[in-house]
Amino acid sequence: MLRLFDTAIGDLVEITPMTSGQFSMYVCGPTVYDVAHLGHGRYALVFDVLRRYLEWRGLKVRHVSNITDVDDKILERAEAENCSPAEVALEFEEKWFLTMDKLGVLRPHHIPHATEYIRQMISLIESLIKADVAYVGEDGIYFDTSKVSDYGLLARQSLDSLKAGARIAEKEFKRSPTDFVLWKFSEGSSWGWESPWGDGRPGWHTECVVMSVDLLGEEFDLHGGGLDLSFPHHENERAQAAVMHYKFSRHWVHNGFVMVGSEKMSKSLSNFTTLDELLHSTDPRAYRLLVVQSHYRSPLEVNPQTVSEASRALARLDATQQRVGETGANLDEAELDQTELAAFADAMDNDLDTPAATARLFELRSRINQLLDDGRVAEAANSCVTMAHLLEVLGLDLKGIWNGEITAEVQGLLDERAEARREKNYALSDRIRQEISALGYAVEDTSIGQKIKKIFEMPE
RNA sequence: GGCGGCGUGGCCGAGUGGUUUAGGCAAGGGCCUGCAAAGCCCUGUACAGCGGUUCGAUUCCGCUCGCCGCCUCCA
Repeated sequence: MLRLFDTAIGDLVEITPMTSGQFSMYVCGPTVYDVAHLGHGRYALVFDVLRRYLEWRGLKVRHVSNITDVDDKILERAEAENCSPAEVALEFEEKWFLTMDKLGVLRPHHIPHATEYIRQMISLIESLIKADVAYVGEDGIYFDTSKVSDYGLLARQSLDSLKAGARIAEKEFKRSPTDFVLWKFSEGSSWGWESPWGDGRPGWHTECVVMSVDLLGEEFDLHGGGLDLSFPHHENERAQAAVMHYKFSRHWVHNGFVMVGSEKMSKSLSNFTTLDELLHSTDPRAYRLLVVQSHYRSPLEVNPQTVSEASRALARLDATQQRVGETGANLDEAELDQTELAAFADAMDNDLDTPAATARLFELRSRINQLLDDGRVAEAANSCVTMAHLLEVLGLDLKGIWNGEITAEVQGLLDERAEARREKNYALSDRIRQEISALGYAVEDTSIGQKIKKIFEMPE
């Protein structure tokens, strides 16, 4: 059975679905005020892999991930660009999904938008006021964190400890530095919704409570996101849910950061690379491979070198599949290797140990080549189909077997080169090889003559 | 200041109380080759430092040093 590290427990726990055969997960999505960077890509890939794995294990997964389209940053950007917040949100939501598609991230089954839930949020805040855990401050309605006995659970700190650690200049009206805003008064901004407390907009921490409960119920299996969401965002969600007596999420899972020279990649540090910048020159699968080659909770170093290493490793996986394809083996009739499947599942069950799982797949790749060297084609075909099958569980689709189709121009060059080689005119042969390479193909000389390969092209 | 995490071979990055290697990339040697490429084989005496527990620790405990994260918006 799957074990995952639960932030609320601080240890590995067995994940037993609430309803047998099903799995409900809520993953905090992006605030759409700018394009996504590598860090966003990592969380999206991590939870995409989790979902794919659970589905592969036969669970019916319900995956919900929101779009935060109400936020001060959206408002700031709209003002700066002289357009409406809705336009900003729409623009970056569209860009978000285009990028996620490139990464091969499966669309969540439900994609709730905060703006669609204003009424429910107001209703929740009313309930919190009625329960005497919210109070009116100068600029909004605040949640009184002292009313939740175990506040600080996800930070693994007590309320007192968190208070002591507060280092931001506090608004005087707040009862505790940890209290957070549920509803912000408009204060002159035109952006807002009517509420019992006047025009305004909801605070960030309320939307996910309302949307997750609406779509998944008052109790669901897993709530996830980047490690920086564990506190205060997720803790604040949990606090509201606790007051409402929701059982809420059974498990909390957080992924580690993308690092740049041992610093967290973030907007504020201006050390980020956008996903589109990366994917412009890199196979999206290479980033996915890089992500799964490290453990989801570990910091992950991403730089041009680590990316190109992953690209190279990926190319070798593609090449091995191609090599099997060229034997003419019938891959449709090949059988999955049950031992490999079980070993893969074992690794994944161990807190989603994708590094171990991929290491095994690379070993399998090596074995396939050995089998081919030995002429054991049928066994190689079985292993190859197994490898491709398991890579798919990680969301990595191999390039597919190329049928060897080439243009007349390339064929002409190949013929010319064969002739040159017969005449041992290697200078000409090498020159033609370069020409062919410029056309997007690689020529290799083997014992049975020239072999042509297609060089992978960047997706547009 | 409070809390938490990390320090593994050239780089990235897993893992474990003990005969045998994570894996990837790079490097060196070999097979093959006109060269190259691909593939295969071989090689590198890794676990921050200092103590402790233990028959035995990189792997558990303590301390020291270094790095990082959260405590503010953040994936």
